[in-house]
Amino acid sequence: MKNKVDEQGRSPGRPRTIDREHLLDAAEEIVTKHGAAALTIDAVAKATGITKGGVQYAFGTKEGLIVAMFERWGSSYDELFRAIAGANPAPVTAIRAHVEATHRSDEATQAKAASLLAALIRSPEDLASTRAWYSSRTAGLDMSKSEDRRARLAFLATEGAFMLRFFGLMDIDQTEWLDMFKDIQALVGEPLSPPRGSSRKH
Amino acid sequence: MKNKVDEQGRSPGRPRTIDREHLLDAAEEIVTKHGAAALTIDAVAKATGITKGGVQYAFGTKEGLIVAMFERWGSSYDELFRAIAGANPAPVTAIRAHVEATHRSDEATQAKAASLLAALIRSPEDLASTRAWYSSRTAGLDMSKSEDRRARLAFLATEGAFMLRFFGLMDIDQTEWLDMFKDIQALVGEPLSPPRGSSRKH
DNA sequence: TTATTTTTCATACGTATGTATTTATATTAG
DNA sequence: CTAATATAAATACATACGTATGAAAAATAA
Repeated sequence: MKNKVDEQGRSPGRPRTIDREHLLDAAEEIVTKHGAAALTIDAVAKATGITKGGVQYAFGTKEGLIVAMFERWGSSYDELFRAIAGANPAPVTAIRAHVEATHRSDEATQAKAASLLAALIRSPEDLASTRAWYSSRTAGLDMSKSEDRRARLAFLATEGAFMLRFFGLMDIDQTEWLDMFKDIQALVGEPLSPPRGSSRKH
Repeated sequence: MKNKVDEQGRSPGRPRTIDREHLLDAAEEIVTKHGAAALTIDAVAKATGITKGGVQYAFGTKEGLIVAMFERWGSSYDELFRAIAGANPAPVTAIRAHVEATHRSDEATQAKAASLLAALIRSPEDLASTRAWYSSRTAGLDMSKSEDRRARLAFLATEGAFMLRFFGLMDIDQTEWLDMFKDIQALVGEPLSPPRGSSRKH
């Protein structure tokens, strides 16, 4: 992933020993387990056994930490989303892929919840990029088509289920989670068939 | 509402001048406009022109303030909910009423969002009462009935729309909001009539 | 009047947080 | 070896927060 020699061939200085991924794991766990208010530089440091200064060096500022949480979740989501939806999905297909991605990936949604919560604590002004992301999820839908309206409905239900569960507002076990998505997926047609054929149905 | 003579006939002491409702209004505005992190005793004091000590006296602690926010929203919601659903609504009717209550009341949902955000700051352990409230919203649904499954779907979509809009994650204007609820309501039939009725008042 | 009570204000204090700064460590270049 | 450099840790510091505390204000009661 990230190597000290990715810029130039030279690599003087003390070798990197702090694992950013590990810090981000800890940050996510703190938010999901103890609330967004518990996310402090010091808490991340203590959870990972390094010092406050080390965390500071790794991310610069707390904002940097939150941004990094977002970016990591974003890229893992994008990867999954593209694997499901392909390169340039039609609007409804994009929704279908979003539903499927949320449905499938527990870890990614956990990370999303932690990132969102951490960001929500801060001022709404910092949510511009998040708003843009959400807008892009539903872009291109044509509300004069009933299929597109069903897709929007599926999107709303997906986000509702996600937030209710991962913000800890409802106890939704895995069985119920899967059962909910049966109905949500029914709104957008069969579960997405991977980009190049190979339809998988239930 | 609250009078100084509601305990005993006697009423010594300086008369109450701090308006708790006004403080709660300010608290909600702070959360919705500047994020949950901005909700401090001092911010509420400054927004209302009284002193930090005054806010402290009115709510005891910050937790007390948040609880008061919740309670105020809860009672206003209950009032609206009961007005729509009646005394002992059947499970699906309760969902229908919840959808309708969320659909209608902008102010109440704004208050709900502020309360939820303020509570989400704190640790998940403090969310017990909120979880209980959400559970009661969907209590009694029978997932072997397709009508009940549609009701659950409507519930998820309602909460999704609510959070996306009032947490500031999506820009949803009033026109789009109403349009979304057309589809949500279609899932549970007409607001206060059997699934094929059509009378509706606003 | 004085005493009493309730509410509001003013101040102080302990703690926690984010960050700036400084110091220590470990590696490479020459 | 020494110098340079990147990384990590340690320390310091200003600020902000919640709350404890006590004084001041405004009413009633005697």
